[in-house]
Amino acid sequence: MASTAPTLRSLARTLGLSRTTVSDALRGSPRVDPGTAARVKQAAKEAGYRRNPLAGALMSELRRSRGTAFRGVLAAVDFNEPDRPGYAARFHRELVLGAEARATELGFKVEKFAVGHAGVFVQRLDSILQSRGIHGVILLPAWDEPDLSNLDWSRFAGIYTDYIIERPALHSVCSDHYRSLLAALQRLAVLGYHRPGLLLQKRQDERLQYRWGAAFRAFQESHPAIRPLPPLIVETFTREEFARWFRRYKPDVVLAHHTEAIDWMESCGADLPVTHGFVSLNVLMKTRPCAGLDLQPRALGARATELLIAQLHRNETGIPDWPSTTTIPARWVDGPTLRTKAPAK
Amino acid sequence: MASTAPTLRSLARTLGLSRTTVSDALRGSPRVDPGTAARVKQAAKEAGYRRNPLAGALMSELRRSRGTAFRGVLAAVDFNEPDRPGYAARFHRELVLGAEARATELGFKVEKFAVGHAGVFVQRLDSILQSRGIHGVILLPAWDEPDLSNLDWSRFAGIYTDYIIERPALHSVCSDHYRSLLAALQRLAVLGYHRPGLLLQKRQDERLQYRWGAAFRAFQESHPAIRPLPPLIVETFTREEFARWFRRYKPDVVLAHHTEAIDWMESCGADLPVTHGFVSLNVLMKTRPCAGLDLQPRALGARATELLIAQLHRNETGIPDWPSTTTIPARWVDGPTLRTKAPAK
DNA sequence: GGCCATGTTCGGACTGTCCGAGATTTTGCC
DNA sequence: GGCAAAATCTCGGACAGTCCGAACATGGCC
Repeated sequence: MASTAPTLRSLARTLGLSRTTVSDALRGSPRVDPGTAARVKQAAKEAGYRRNPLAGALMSELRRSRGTAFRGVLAAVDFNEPDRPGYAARFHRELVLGAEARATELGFKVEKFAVGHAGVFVQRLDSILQSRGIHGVILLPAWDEPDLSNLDWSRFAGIYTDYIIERPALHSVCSDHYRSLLAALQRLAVLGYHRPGLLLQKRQDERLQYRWGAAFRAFQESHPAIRPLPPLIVETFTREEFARWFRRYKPDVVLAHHTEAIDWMESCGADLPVTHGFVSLNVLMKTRPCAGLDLQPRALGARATELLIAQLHRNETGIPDWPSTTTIPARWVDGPTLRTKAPAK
Repeated sequence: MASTAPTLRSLARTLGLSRTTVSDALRGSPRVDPGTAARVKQAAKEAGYRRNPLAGALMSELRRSRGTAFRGVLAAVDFNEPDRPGYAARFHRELVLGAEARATELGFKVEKFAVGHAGVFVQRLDSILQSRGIHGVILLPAWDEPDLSNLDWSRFAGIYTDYIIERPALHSVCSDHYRSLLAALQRLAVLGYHRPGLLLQKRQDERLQYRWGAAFRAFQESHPAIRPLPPLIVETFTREEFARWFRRYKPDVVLAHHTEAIDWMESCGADLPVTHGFVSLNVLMKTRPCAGLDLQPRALGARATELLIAQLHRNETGIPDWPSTTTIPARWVDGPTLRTKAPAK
């Protein structure tokens, strides 16, 4: 049957000290006489005392805020990119909306900080965050990889909402591109498409360590009924290069980021969805109705926020020993660019 | 300047009710008269009241335990697999050790539950967990994919320490095979190996949605200096089939799970590390010293545990809306099966 | 009017922290 | 040796919510 576990207060009674001295001693506060601290630690060990981290986190938060209108604040750091495309700006907005909603649910709030890439801005950010008492930092995606090594990470918990960044290596949250493409290709196979073609900008694949291309190949190799057409991966698209590729390999469905590809397919005589299909790899980029993948930026922002808050609750600042990547699969979005069922055989 | 945020108690004073009635009303308890509940909710809205989830989590834990020797208990569910290989048993043990250490740090403890695959065992597990007051469930890896859909997930938060399982879809934590293989291949390239060969059991690649093979291909395609040798992916290895592949394609380094491959390489005249290299894809499987990847089961177990506890603290049971996968990269382990620096050109 | 069941509201108790303040000790000066 | 100041050491107020047993109120029945 259950017996009472030793608590701070019961230890204090045993030692003839106040619960504050015991707490301070166990936390290594320099206020406590070293001899007293040693006695306390020994007694705690002998009693089998185990600290409750949840109680510690709450009491710390309560005491720090001291009755003011406290809400933990998270900084959403957005790197200044004047020429950021519209879809990327929308993606960022969705990320922040997701972060804000989740932060509110968990008793926090989010404030945006726009910063440049130059090191001078990073140091300024450091002092701003410290003066505001902000310890949680959400880093929004950046096309160029920013260098944040000069931020004093011992004071902050940070998380990327982008694929892995290394300077410094923090936890990250992003879409599961690999798995989402596999699922999309599976869905297309069920719809009777046997010649899928992939269209990528080189840089987009590189940023994800080639996951788009790798998933595409893996699917082809594991499904003998699928014709292994080579993907078109180029620095910059041209209508001509696309047309050459399209005519030569005759894909029956094209997967690409830009819906501009639909125009190019139609220029080659395709009649969507009668003769060919199209799938966008990021429906935030579409400029016309189509089927595709919703990379779910709101869900990503929400998840990043809850992981960050969990870190703060565990009082974990600094660069993690083993940074992890959390991925969420994209959500399929139906559209008028695909047939609705497989043709009769 | 800061002003005091409304709290449960201040709302109660305003309404002339007890703080319990206000708390019950806001939580939707049926104990509260509907008219009173409506008044409370309206007043809370007008005052801008915001609940503190951390306080709620702690107080709930304190009240539920009611002074007993409470420690949150997590169940580590291990599926009964009598013919599980030794390395897999070691992997499971490491996972549990990591889970136990992290659970202790966070004020929880872990208990193992061995269960069969049959549905009847799942229902029994359900009642055991409920009677024990256990809400957090860590699911250890299983070679066959178990079906846990019949567990009453509304009462539990669960997490897989394996690659994605779908019945039901929960959050999961596993090694980042794709990224780890890319990093390993990069390291081998730096050491001057230009003809890496990959040896896989088909089932091992399938389980990971072909991530081993995909990473291998992606690396070859993105590094023109690397000869694109086809991997050897078979149902079951034979020395003869390996020898044929090895003699035909002449890899200068072999990456495989089993160190048995070293014997086969030596049978073909290889002299490690003088003439060829070897890298294990899971050093827990090695039966002799070699270089390789440490998939870090302890770190995986620890991370799974902290994610699960964070869910419990947020009172999130049930099947998540968007199950995520958290991956941690493997740690490189040096060994005597590789040259220590690139040969002079 | 008393009793019982149901509905509604209340209150005890709480696993730790921060920091201002009080008590005690130590040090330096006359 | 006494006194004042500084340093050291320890203490205590206060705490953003929850659970569930208990108290109180109400209505129906005998």
